[in-house]
Amino acid sequence: MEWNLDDSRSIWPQLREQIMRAIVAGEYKPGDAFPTVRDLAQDAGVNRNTMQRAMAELEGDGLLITNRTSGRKVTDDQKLILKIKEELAQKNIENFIDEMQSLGYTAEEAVKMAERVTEKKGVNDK
Amino acid sequence: MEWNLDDSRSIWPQLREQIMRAIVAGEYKPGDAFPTVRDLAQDAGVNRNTMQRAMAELEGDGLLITNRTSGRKVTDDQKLILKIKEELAQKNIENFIDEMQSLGYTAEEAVKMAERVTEKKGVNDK
Amino acid sequence: MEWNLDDSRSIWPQLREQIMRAIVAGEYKPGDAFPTVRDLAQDAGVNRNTMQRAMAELEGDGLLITNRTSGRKVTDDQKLILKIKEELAQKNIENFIDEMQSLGYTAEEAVKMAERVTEKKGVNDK
Amino acid sequence: MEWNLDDSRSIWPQLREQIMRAIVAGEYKPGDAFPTVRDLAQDAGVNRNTMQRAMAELEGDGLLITNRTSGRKVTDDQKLILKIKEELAQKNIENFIDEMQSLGYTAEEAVKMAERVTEKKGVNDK
DNA sequence: GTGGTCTAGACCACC
DNA sequence: GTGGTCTAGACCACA
Repeated sequence: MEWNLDDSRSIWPQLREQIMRAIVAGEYKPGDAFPTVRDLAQDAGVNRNTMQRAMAELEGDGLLITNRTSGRKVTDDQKLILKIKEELAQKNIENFIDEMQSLGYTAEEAVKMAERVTEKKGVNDK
Repeated sequence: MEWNLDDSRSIWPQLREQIMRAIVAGEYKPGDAFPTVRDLAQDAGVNRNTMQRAMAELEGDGLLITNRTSGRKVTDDQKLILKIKEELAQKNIENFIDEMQSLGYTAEEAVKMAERVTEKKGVNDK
Repeated sequence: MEWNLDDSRSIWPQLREQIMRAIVAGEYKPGDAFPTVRDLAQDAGVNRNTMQRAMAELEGDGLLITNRTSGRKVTDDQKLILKIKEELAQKNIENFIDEMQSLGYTAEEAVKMAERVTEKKGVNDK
Repeated sequence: MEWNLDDSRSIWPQLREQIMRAIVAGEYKPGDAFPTVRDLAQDAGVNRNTMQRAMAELEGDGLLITNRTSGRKVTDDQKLILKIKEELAQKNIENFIDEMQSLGYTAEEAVKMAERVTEKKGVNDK
């Protein structure tokens, strides 16, 4: 997993968001075993406690299930995963349009500009 | 001006961003006189030092000009304003698409979903 | 037997308490043969060592007797069972009243509220 | 405030519960300023981080309001406080009756025994 | 001074 | 080995 941490915000919410995205994107499948806190922490280059905090939040979100002795797994609840995915998408879209409007564009302009960008650059690779 | 501050990040960059957006959106016109730090700080509910920091950054960006005798004003450089506006728009768009991709959508899907949202809800009002 | 285990405390004391309650409630009769550690552990979904620890404590309490040849049985000492039952009841009552007082109720109010609950809901079934 | 910590459970939930009880019992009034994390931690004899965790949970419960620079205060929402108080009382009562039933008493017997205890000992002092 | 976060290192219970 | 917790000590942003 690729980590992308921004010094200007707290780390644990960023870990939470990025893991959440990885799960809803299917990078970790429903029911799959999940890496240990220690491993993830090392991978992300953060302290174990920091990663632990993110995992605890994700458990609160219902995305991870903890078995105190045998590790964690991704929830089996595919409906929940889909629901969260759609909520995140919705928020992203609204946020995008809001920000474009705050720059002085209309929603239609914003969408058209995004369209042009995807067409030109073929941003869908990667 | 409407302030929207998030406790989980430093305040001054948020002030800077929001004022920057207000300028490029034309809420403050090129050459216009700018409110005092004192007034803005009170309006935003932040400490004067914090607002001062944001203003200093905006001067560094070239958007605000301090005139020792007559206070602050918005730059006359319309080209600069336009350039910043387009850069911000570009960043917003790329950021939007990146995040949608991290959720598992393609860039095309992302744009289509945004299109649908603007059509349905008539989000173009403000 | 129904097990009700709470991850946030050590497991063996909970096993001990719940078996103890089952014995004083008469679910296991004085002198009766007792299930094997293996079976109980499987039933409760815990490790055998954990259940073993609970059994050892219950022997220390005098409630269980190990007979090298014939396995474990519940004690014949009905007086002991009754004494423990009354002690547990006493502790429960005191604990209940203490907690209600810590919420700001008097002991009388606490009892009255409990009375109302039992009357309304007919909680005496099980 | 009197702290009563039990080694066999995690500390932070106990801190949370005890502070919660103090608030619903009116020991801290709605709208009142709340002691600093540092002071409370020292008073309870725990690390600042541990107390911080408890405070964060209480903020999540809506009982405490945090102002990042000027400290915390108890919520003004008296209805919320009352609601939580009643929920806690309800849980206490149900828990009490459940435990008495698990010992082999009926709900009525449980209530009567509690009644007798309060009458005899005048437990309402303290 | 306030709250918030992060790290490093330790210990625990369970398997 | 796993997850969970606690401590001690440090740093940051804000007022």
